[in-house]
Amino acid sequence: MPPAYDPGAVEEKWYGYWEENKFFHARVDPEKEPFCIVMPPPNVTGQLHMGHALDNTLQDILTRWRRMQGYNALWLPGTDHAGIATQAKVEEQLAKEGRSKYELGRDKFLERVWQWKEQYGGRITHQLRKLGSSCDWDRERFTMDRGCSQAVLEVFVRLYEKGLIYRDYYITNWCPKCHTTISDIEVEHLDKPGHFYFIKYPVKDSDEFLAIATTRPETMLGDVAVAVHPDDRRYAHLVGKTLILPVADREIPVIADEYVDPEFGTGAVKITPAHDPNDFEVGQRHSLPQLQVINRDAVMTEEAGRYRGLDRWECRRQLVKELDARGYLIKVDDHNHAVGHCYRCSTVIEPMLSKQWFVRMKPLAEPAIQAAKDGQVRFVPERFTKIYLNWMENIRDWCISRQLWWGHRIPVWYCADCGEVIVTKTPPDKCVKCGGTGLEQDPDVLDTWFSSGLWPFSTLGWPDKTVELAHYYPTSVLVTGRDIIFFWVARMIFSGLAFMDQVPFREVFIHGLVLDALGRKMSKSLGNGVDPIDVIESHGADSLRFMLVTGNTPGNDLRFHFERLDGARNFANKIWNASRFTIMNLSDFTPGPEPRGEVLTLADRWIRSRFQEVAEEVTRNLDRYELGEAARILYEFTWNEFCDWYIELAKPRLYGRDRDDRYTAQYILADTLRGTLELLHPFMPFITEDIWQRLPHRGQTVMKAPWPVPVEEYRDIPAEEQMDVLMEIIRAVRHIRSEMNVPPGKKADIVLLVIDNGTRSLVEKWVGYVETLTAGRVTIVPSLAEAPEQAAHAVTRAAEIYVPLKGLIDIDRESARLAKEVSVLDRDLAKIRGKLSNEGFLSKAPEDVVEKERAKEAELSGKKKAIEDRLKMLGR
RNA sequence: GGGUGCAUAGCUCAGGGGGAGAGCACUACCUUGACACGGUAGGGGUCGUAGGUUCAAAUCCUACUGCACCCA
Repeated sequence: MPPAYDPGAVEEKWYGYWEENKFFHARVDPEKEPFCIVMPPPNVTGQLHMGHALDNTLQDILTRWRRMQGYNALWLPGTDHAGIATQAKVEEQLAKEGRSKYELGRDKFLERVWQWKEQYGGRITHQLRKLGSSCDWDRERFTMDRGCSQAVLEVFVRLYEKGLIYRDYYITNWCPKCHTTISDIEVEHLDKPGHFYFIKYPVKDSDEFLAIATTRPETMLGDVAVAVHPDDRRYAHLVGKTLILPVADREIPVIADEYVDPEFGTGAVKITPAHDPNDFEVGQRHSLPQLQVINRDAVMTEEAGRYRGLDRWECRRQLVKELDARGYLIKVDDHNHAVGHCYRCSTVIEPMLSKQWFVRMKPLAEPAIQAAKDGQVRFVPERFTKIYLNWMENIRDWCISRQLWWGHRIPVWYCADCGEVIVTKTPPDKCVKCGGTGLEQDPDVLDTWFSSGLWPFSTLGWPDKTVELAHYYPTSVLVTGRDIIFFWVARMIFSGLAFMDQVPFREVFIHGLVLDALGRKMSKSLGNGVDPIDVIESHGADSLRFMLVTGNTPGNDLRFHFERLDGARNFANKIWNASRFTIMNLSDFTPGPEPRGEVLTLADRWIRSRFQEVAEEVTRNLDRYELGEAARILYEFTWNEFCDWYIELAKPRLYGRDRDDRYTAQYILADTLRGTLELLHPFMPFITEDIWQRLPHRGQTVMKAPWPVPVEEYRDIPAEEQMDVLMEIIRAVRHIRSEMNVPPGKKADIVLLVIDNGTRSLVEKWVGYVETLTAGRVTIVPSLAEAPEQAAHAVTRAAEIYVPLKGLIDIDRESARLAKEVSVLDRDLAKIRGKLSNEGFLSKAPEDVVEKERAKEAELSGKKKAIEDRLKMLGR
């Protein structure tokens, strides 16, 4: 084995081995308890980013862990057709050829997109493999494959038949660049510095003016009224009067509506139903006309009169100038406000009137609210329940039609002859009403999230009644980022309830975002993204995974620091070398009978006992989704206990002449290491497999090794306490050596004064530990007639330590060191004695806490006395 | 405007009612036959501020300040 771990070769080798042997494949087995995760499908033509890396690492850890625990574990992968993003990419490609999708026509264009999908669709799944994802590739799905498309048709038709899908002329968010409507949650509100324009609207046949305030003056060309609050005394006399709209010179009414906030602006609001969602609703309440002054390219329409043909921003500039020149502009204030942007292209959204398809949300949301409230679906961390509920309870109808070509085409046909609307899964050849053949399918496609909302059951075979669906639905847990709770999680929940009568997953494990080192979101425009594939190539997939999962708590964001990545790589290397040591010393080892009883050394009993606790703690933390905590426990056990102590103490036994003792050491070493690798496997699948295969083992792969379960019989509290005693002595001696600048190579004489007989026999039995780990020669005595003057001194719970250092001791320095110890002890003692003299503490604190304080007091005061005696002896 | 999270060592972050933790960085020593991607020892924090609950608060509660995010 090479002295440093080289992930490159190892990773490819083992992933191939796993995949070829179908270890990821889950067969339905009614005898075994199912565990199922459906992968949040990444964009089929996208590439892996850190968010994916985190999300899939977490899923893989859970899946590998449950699989080892014996569950029938299925992690179902797949990709998403990502309507806008994919279509935009292909359009870009066409543009480079100097062509447009219109030139090609719909069918040819779609052929191109499918070609693109074939070409790039494998990229991200290939990258997921590099990460080590143990998903069942035999069951890989795509939101536009036949099954998923069938599910989409089924759902659309059923919802339509239930009256939950309708088509309406409505105001929606229009992206002038993507040329499609987008849903409310696809709009990103960004605070932008802007202006608040105060404009006078003259009252007809009067000298009076009504002042309004707006952030979008260009929309005034489409104003059809001005609204004030019904209780607003300032304007009560104007309600019902007519205003003359400046510039346009149209007459518009003053109306009263509760929607108006009298405190905001002037308390009078211009109403533009065609270009503002709130105004739209006001307009409906008051039966106002809808005047469209901005078109789909965000250019002013004919209705804008002189301003027609101008871009919306240019129109604003010129119009404000005119208002000012003609005396209508009162003032312009600076004003920061949230402006809606397209989440895909960041263009400012234009609220636009158009005919669209909607899902009626209220009836669907109700059971979805109930499900979260009574725990059918549980969020981890819990606080996300509130965020989910808040959104669900205030939900608005969902606009599902998109003016795109790439996606699930809406299964609706219109009869040219009689106008009949036909909603059906199979394309009709004639009108069901008039028999006419002039049928035309709705040109729009469905929102991508419409199909991904069905993902947990469409991928398991729905609408067919498959065995997979019966076995794995509801799935166990959904793992996803907190940024798509609304987009996706919510939609899966109400869809699942609507079509499966059960929640799609019992738990939702939410994680944060991966930020850059400065705490900024990683984004293409900032160029601050770190490519997981680069990281895997430089540091290995295991290091990336370990780094992503540690030092982080569920739901919180995580900053990406290369230093932490180095730390994870160093840990992998530490594992590698501990294993290298073990394997090098196992050449003549074949596992035979388990060593029992007296042949076990204290260190053997200790490490084995500690391992049981670690197995228990790791499992407990995985159970509560504290993956970072589980990883931390393994890190500390491996490094600080197994490597730093157990391996060091095993060395003399491995090199010694006692064959039985060597065998015992080999046995415990191999056993503990193998167990540790098994616990580490879900986190670091590659390195653990590579080493596990080199150790004595049973089975084809660590992936299918049984998850370590704590063995009560191996728990050994006395051994742990005794090891503590010895470790404390060893640390104290090392401390002295270091303080006194004793060269590491030099053997030092050590005198241990151990008064208690039981403790003394313990220390006598395992004195070798002290000698090995301190490079010392130890003498143990029950009493000291005369303590050596030329010696450094320390006190532990069990022993007083003297390290004679003839000629090396500076009495002044040693005294000063001891005096400092005393002052530290005094400080601690004062705190403890304060507690112990507190009546309330003694009567109200639990007994074991009081007892602990008493014991501590005794220990520290004993220690203090010993040091003071020593100081006295040194003549201070 | 409403909501959520965060504030702990120089940096990044765990922890969470009874002795302040880790990694990195820092200091000193060490090329010891697993590992310098290493070892040993060490320095460093009134746990954001102010109240409250409690025998006991970094931890629970309230308010405030600052930062981040979400929603309107």
